[in-house]
Amino acid sequence: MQRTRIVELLDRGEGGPVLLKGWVRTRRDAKGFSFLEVNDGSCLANVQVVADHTPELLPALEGMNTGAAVAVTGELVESPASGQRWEVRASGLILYGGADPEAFPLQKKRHSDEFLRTIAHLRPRTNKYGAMLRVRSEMAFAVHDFFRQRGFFHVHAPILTGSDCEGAGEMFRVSNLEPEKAVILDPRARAEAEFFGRPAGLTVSGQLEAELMALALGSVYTFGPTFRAENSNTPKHAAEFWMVEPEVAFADLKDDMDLAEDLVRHLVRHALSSCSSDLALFASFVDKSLMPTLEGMLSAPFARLTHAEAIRVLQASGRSFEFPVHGKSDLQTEHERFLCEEHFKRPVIVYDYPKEIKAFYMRLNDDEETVAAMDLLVPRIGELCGGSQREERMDVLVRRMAEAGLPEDPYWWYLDTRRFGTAPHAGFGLGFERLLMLVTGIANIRDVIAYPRTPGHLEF
RNA sequence: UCCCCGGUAGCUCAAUCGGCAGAGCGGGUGACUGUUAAUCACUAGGUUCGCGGUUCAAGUCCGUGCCGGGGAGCCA
Repeated sequence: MQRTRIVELLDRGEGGPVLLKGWVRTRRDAKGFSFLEVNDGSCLANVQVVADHTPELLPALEGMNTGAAVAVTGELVESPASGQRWEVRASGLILYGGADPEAFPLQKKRHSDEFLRTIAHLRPRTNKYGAMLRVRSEMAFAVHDFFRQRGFFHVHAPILTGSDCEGAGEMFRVSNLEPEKAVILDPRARAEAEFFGRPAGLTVSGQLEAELMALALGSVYTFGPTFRAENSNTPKHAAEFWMVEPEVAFADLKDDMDLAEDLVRHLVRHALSSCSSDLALFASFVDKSLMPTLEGMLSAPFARLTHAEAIRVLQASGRSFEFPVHGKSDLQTEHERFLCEEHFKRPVIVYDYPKEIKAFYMRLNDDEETVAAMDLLVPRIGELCGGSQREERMDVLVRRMAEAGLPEDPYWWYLDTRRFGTAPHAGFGLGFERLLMLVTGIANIRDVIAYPRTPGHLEF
């Protein structure tokens, strides 16, 4: 008989013979028979299995403790008891792998996130982390679906890179040299001995490469892992995280903001429609305000205002901030939170930032003071997307690189795109884990990625 | 990296002024029951994060290191 996944079993709506395979969540023994709660990861729901203590079933049943991997053949029938619509009357049981109850760390009770992080290899077997991983998968699909519907091409930016995308943070160095050999070489000899003949690192952003491809294919996006060697110890930062980076030729900042808003709304809408039972778990156990937050994001357009207007709003608020606001200052976390959680009570896009606080590749506005940059801020998380219209004018780009103290040489290929057939273009980066935090209500980035990499943590 | 809080049984946490190491859950054993975070009884389980110090006496006080959480900075 072919195995049926639980999600399909419960969807089927009719009884009959079944074979299901999964992991035992709990076993409750009665006189003469036992109840097994079996979960196979296909959905949040378990199936209750009723197994009589017959000579055929009893030997396997005895090893079926919490955590055991099992196969159950039997009959799907309507459950006579309340608590579940369907249950399986077992006629055959196979124990694939037992789990010693004295050693198996997952209990049938709520565990703290901090504890579960120490057993990240087993936490997918809990309701919360199983749900998170299913939602994560579904959101990745929705990202591709959104762009495909709009004629974007998915491009793969390199992960190994020789370019240090300025302003995006510290890069992890990659080397094939034995560490003890590398230290004795002088820099030039060392560079020659390196695999690539030059220093290499893990990408901090696929943006520059995506720009090149947008200036050939029109509309593209990258979706892949990125790496930052920043010593950030916060619930919103990880050393390895996934980023969605669209890049669009012949687009300006307004188009960019529209695209970011559409993308975020599409992803939230998709989560609500395609992950409803997993989201219900988060709404009742993780964040009580999850549903109103997500539905609120769909009900009204995001607020948009310039950085200068944001400063005025903050100054007029009468609020005393720890960091006082002034014209050329970047927005601090407390300012971002005030704007979206208290003032507008919805997502906010701040644009036209002072050029001093933004990267060299952002397009200089006509006022010569601001650049066409934008940040999309959402309640609780803060910056979800950051992007800009790119500087497409060769002379201005060269001038801004000089002001930033950047050499032109390493960027010869980037500058070439401005030399040959340059065009206005814009793009942004969306932090995929931050999106998941938004959609699940999970408060720590370490809990929306299967194996989080943060300073001092590389287990699993 | 900076500031604040914490680290006690497998997990979540108590322990009064510095004075015998505790509970719930989980585990084991038994009873009972169409159960469903089952219930009831009994039971085992401890380097109180490490190192150093003060004291007759340290889980508790001091120093230091490590780890975790929250906040900040950096950002996505």
